[in-house]
Amino acid sequence: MERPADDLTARARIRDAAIRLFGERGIEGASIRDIAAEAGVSSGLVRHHFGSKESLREACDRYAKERMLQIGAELTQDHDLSGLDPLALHPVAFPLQLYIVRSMMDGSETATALFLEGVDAVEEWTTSYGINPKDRRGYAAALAAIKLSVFVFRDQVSKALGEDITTAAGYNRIGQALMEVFTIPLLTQEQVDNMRNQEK
Amino acid sequence: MERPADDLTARARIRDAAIRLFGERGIEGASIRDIAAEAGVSSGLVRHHFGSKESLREACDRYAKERMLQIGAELTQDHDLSGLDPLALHPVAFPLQLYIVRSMMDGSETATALFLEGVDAVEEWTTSYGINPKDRRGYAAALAAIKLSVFVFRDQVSKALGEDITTAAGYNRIGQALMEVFTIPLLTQEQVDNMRNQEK
DNA sequence: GGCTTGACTACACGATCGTGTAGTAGTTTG
DNA sequence: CAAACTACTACACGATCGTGTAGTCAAGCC
Repeated sequence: MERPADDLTARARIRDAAIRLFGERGIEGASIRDIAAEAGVSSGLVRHHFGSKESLREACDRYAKERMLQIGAELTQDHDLSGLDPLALHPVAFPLQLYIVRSMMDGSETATALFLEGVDAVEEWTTSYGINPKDRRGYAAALAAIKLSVFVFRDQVSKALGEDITTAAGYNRIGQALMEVFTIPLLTQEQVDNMRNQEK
Repeated sequence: MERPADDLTARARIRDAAIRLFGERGIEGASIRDIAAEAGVSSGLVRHHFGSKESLREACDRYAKERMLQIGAELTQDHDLSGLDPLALHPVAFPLQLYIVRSMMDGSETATALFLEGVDAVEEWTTSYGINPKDRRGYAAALAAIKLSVFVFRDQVSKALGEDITTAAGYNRIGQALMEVFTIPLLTQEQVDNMRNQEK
């Protein structure tokens, strides 16, 4: 695929613009003409390079997935809590995360596959760290969804905090808060069991 | 506003269809013609009753908010853990939640206000339950986002579990799993502090 | 009876969308 | 040098969108 050295070409600019606009406005909300304007090219060139809007989306999916795995690999070298540290560093990852989340919601197979791989990773992580929930798969799926939640509701969270979480400062703040959720047990296992029986 | 007795009118059917389609496909993804067809009326009638698509959306916002608060009030009578029990019962609430989440993501003020009210509620709840995070506001915002995350990623979670979480059974399963996240501390406060220093 | 009013439909409008076609400029290749 | 190829633009197409207009039909009121 493209090497980083080629990353100033029109094709790369179009792809980056697509990831940014798709992520912000959703797939349907960003037109090819918008993307072309954002990239500073004609709309025909988008078609020339990517064929169709759907193909452009698939190309963005592949690129975003590749980059995220790349960034994830870098993080695991630095930290040992990578499975739980979704918000660590790398502001580069933010637009990628936004795009992937949007792509998931619009039913992309590649993005969904990335989610499933994340669930698998969390599942293995719980095993190796001696965490034994009653429903390990469900637990892993819930954690995977939680990891992405602040990206989805970035505007709402920013408004609640009075601080833009897309900036480095706000990014760290909500990241810390999310970590804190995992440090304070809010319920005992007994309470959960009671609730389960109650609902049945 | 409308009483439940009037709820079989064409106006109510349009509103329900709009909430369902908006929730599933997003605001831009559901056209007025689609909604009209789903409600079994002409597209002109949608305009007759609601004026414009934006007005229809606002009407849906108001109705969904009202209904959710209503359902929330009923839940607090039955349970005492309502602040943490987003998935309890009421399958009626599911399409409403989906709609509200979509409306939030598309920048609705009413839906965002509902989120902020939720953050306030969680914040008060932590205080009264003696939970004292370092960043109470951030903690509450993170919890509020988490509460909604499984709705956003319902398709992905369902695929990961091999079980449709829009059904009662899957609904309960992921709900229990989400509860378990709050019972098992994954990190110590010390670890979080170390991470914070490391990132600064 | 006539007359208003509200629910409802059919149809046409301009705008915007994704896509298709034709063509230009510059580089490469034989 | 000519042919071929690539990057790129301009423009036109059909479809679909939200919206506007005109009109039908039935119920209620004078």
